[in-house]
Amino acid sequence: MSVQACSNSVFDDDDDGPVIFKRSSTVSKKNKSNSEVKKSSSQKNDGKLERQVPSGPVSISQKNKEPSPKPSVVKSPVTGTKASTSSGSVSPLKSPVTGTKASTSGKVSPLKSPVVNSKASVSAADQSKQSLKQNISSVKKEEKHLVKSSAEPENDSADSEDDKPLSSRLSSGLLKGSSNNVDKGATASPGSSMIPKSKLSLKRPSDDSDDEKPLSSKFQLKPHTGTSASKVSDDEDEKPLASKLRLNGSSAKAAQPGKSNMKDNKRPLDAVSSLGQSSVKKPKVESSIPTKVKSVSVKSEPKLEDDDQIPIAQRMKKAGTGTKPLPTKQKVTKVVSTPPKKTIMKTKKVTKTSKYSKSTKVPPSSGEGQKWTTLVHNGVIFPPPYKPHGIKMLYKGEPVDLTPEQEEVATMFAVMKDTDYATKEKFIENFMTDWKKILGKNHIIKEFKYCDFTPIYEWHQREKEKKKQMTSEEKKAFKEEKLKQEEKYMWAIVDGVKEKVGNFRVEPPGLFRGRGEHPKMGKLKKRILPSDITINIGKGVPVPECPIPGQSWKEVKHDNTVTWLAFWNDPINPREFKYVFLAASSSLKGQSDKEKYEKARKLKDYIHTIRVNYTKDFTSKDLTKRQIAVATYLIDKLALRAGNEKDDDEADTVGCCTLKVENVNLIPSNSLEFDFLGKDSIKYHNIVEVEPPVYKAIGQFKTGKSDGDDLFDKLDTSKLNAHLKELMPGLTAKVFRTYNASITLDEMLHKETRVGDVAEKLVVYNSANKEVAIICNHQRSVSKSHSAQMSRLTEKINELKDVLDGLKVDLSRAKKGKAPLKDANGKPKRNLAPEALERKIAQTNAKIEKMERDMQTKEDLKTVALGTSKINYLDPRISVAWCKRHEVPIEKIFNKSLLAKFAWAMDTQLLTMIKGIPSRVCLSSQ
DNA sequence: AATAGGACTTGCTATAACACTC
DNA sequence: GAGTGTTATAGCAAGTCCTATT
Repeated sequence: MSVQACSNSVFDDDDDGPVIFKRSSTVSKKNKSNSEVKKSSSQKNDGKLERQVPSGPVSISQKNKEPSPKPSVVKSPVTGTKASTSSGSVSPLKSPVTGTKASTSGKVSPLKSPVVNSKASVSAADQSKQSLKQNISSVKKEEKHLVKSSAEPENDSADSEDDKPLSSRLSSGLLKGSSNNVDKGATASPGSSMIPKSKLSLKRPSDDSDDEKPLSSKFQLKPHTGTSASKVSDDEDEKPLASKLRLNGSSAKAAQPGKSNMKDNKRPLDAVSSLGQSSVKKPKVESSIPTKVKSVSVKSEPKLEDDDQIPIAQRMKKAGTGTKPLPTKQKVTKVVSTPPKKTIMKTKKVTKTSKYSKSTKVPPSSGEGQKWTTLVHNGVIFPPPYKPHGIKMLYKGEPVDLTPEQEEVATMFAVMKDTDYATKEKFIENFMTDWKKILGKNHIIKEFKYCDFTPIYEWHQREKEKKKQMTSEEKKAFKEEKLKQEEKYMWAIVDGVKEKVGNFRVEPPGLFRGRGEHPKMGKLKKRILPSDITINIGKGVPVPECPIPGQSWKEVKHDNTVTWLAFWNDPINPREFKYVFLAASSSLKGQSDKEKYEKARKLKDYIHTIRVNYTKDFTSKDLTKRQIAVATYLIDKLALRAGNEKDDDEADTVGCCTLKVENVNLIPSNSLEFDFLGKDSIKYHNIVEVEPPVYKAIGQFKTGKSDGDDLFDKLDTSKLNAHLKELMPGLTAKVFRTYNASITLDEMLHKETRVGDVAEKLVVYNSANKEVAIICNHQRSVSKSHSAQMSRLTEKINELKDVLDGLKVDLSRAKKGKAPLKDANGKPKRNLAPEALERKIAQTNAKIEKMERDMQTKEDLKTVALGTSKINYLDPRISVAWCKRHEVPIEKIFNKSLLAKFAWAMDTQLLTMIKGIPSRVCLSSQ
């Protein structure tokens, strides 16, 4: 990557405008209509109403808010112009591309990047630093520039590019300019502007974290580098989606100012409302479902900026150096053995070969899809066998004798007594069905209603208590013993480098905890045995010994085109697998993470054209084209997920392509209200102002259909992604989420960071993080102790206010030369000078203000999960560069595991340090 | 073209590990 | 130093997106 110095964002300027470009229109026509009605809609049904309420105006801000009252459209949308009010935050976006757009300016971004690679990647950041020095020398960098015109995105061919290591790429932005660009510049929409900022409170930074680095072992990573070649990019601009921001949160949030919040909790309540949701499935929490509403106007236009940086990543592996991986291995491919097959047979597929061709996944550099050359590990560790406790549960009030197998399942249920699952009808039904199979036909236990698991539950509570009461020495010894047993399974050696294994523990048996209204919740997840497990390991190295005497693995493969070390079929859904992968800190995962962010950066070069094209297709006569255009717009603006089809034996949730008619309501004059259950049955409720043509198109898509019919009946994720790939090599729906999340962070950090202390800067970072979380609808349930914590804070604040009042009285008396009054206990207080009292008053005031701020932050974030976006969507190079530039310790942003996971991105910092290169990262690479 | 299979990534929650308060 | 609040991790469910088959 390149680093750029940009201090400013280069991009900022950009605009987005519509451009004209071409977009391929290929749309497919075809399609059948789907009929699908399949699942009926359930979801929504009712839902809407209810929840709406809450949403209110506020909306935005609160995002979650629950109840917003206002539903009315009004609120939300900000009007065209900017946005809204938001109080807080957000900003609206502008329109984007509208038809016209403007154009203008093109932007260029320049960039380039030098690359550097070093081998060293260290694992931990720290390490990195230290080692840096050493490595430095070794580092190599390269730069290249490429250029490519954006205009045409190349197709696949291009892909290669992506793969390439950043380094290779350069920005070319400048150059490019041309071509298409014409447009490029434009855009910016007039009003647009970006995002809003948020004001909101953030959480405080807490901070902490430690760091330390992990193991390190990793140093070397893989080499892959890509080849160079790349194309290039152009410039462009694109704005970010900031817009989105608004959506979700932004405006909304802003709007709401605070307080209101308190009321509800997001999830919960709403949920209720949601009830409506359809029939079947319900939201996850039942009662609690959050709602989030946000209103925002969306418009398009984002902007971006940034700079780049360099990543590194490239690590070398031993062998190879630079760029390509070792050739030798290539052949390895053959080594590969087949992949798992399922029921089917296992023919092996030699096919993999094909992969190389296109799959984006395959790093170019690596030979066809090859992920490793040598792989050594010790397999997996199994949970200990069940130890019967002998506690008898009651049936019709009488103790019942159970065999260990029967008791084991009864205990699984008993232990869940405190969870919501224990009272769910479906859960109980599925549990009883599976348990009865183990009890046998003639068992005395027939009906759940006569079962009393209390004795077992109480035994379990006692066991937990006992564990808690262990002395710290006992706990420590216990831990050490466990570590000793697991140590050998914790590591794998990949291409000679010791890497941490992620989930080396086989999942223990239990009752399935499906989210939302999962039809299979409560079913027994049977114990996994060695004979269920397929091991993948390098050829010629010792096969892990089966840990259970007398048993053996189901199969042992040597497939170096995949990254899993082992897998077994999911006992709940036998057609699916559970894999054992390396940990997030491994170079294999890091490489793929980097590729993901590089793809998002690349989208920056295409986004303008893509927006112009879909804007143009909002009014296409071809229905399929129109649906693709609107769906792409929603994915871009609202950060919706693609929405694959789901089976009937899964919770009834939807994504963009699977939205039902009932999930989107028209609110004149051009706002849309979205209300559905998304991934993990998390409620998505948002009122957004959209481009008039989109409003009109949605109305057309709804016409003549029932609530449960598919809104986008001519579309599914395959068609949508196939279309996106025509616009940019490797582009899929989820790339928009990564792109918009990262660009939003980058923009907000760039615009809002001010001179100040670290704490103030962290507030800005967390604010940006929150904005992204809202955009992506990352929610969390309100902690059980939330209201108690708030009350406690309120109490403390009131106490301070009393103290303040006393100080004021004392001050007044002191000024008159009188002694202070006695304290609450009747004891005399120290006689302080007026100046001293004034100082104390100021301190107390500051303390109160801080507490009130913290309280507001806590309230605002009670249903917002910041971690998910930080882990999966925010390009760590942006954070690293920002920390570097603003002198914020990276440990304040990334905890130990994130430092390890993003070791590949730390080089940026290094590089910067070494060369004095600046820092902002540019999303777009070139 | 639709479906199945397969390999990963994403995402929420429970729990462990700390940090803090009284 | 226990109880409690907070943050980091583990755990595992639920998506995405490709490729292979039917």
